[in-house]
Amino acid sequence: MPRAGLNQPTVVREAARLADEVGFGQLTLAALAARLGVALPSLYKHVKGADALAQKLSALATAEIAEEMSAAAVGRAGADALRAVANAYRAYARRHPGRYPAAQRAPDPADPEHLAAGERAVAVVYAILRGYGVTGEPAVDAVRAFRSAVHGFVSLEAAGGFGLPRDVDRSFERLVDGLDIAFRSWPGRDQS
Amino acid sequence: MPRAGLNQPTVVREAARLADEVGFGQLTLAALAARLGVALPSLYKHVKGADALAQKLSALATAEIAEEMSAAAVGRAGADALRAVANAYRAYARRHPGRYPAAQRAPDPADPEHLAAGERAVAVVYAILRGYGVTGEPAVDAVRAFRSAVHGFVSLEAAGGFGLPRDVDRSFERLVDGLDIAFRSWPGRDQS
DNA sequence: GAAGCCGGCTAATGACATTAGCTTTAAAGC
DNA sequence: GCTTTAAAGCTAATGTCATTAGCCGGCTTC
Repeated sequence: MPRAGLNQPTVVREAARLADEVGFGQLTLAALAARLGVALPSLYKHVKGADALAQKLSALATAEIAEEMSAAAVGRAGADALRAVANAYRAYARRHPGRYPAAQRAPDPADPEHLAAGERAVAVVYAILRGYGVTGEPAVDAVRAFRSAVHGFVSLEAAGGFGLPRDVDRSFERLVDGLDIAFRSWPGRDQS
Repeated sequence: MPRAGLNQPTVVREAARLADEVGFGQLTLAALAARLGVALPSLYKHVKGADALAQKLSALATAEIAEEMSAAAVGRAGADALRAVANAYRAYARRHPGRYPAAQRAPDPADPEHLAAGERAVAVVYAILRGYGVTGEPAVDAVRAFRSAVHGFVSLEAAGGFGLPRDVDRSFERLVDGLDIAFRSWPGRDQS
């Protein structure tokens, strides 16, 4: 009987695909094992358990989001960069409806890869804010505002929280416009 | 053997208390039954199942949030009302860490109570926006922006997503200040 | 070619949700 | 006050899932 030849990255990547297909809430070790063609307990040779898998998935998704945010920001600044990065973030969440909620789990402090990925994502926002003259301590608040607004929108959208027929894309544009306005007069920014 | 004397409202209320104590994710029919002093299957006399219970919990939490937002808004207008309602929303989420995530589940269209509660909450925000001269279609975008920003903040905060020591209360104030600025120059508002 | 690591397996256990069907309480009706 | 009956509780059975223990055989390494 030949072996399946699994390893941790393969298992985590397949879990990500499965989560995108069936939803993060329906991601189950049983379904994952079936998908990979092995018996359920075999997965324990690669991941410590369901909880640890979710944590790895969070790390993967965080790294991917950071990567796409970075790519969107390159060669842009100011409102242009803000829009591009916000759009990239939302696009990722829509394209990966299973990975995205996984990424909401806070990093395990013992996983330096995960922590670094989170910091890469945040660094993209810091860089944009520098273009608005927002640096130092006030930038911490501004980064939190960006994350709150964009994550909030994306998660409400995914949950079907927007009932009305009004175009959701336009609402997102307005939200990002609002961030732009707020950052332009953010308290404590450098005067120019 | 005397009866427990349960009914649906009692069961749902106790579920809400339990969820606040152990977290929404750990809310289980087994734990709820133990708490109520009955056998697990007995709960099915009052709720259709775990999923239906979560839905009822969503309706309860939505109604409570709407109530607290309304109360916070009374006698206030403009930025004052905006701050008060945003603070009330966040305070509810912090006080009820189990109920709050339950409320993210979209209403069952067949539950008029739930739908009405959601509309009451949204109506509070519409009323505030009227004070900014934001009405009609643009107000739909503005309400979504409010919900996104506040819900996003609250859920990131609950997930432990804000790593840095920087004061979280201040960040929330800045976020709400940002909403105030954005609403003051919201595209499509009535000119005054 | 032998040794041994390690990736796969089966079996067993335990939590939970759900359904079926029984029993008995407690209230309604006579 | 007795009978009736709807429903609130129960036990038992089933199925899914996660987890742990322990076995076995294939691939790599010497």
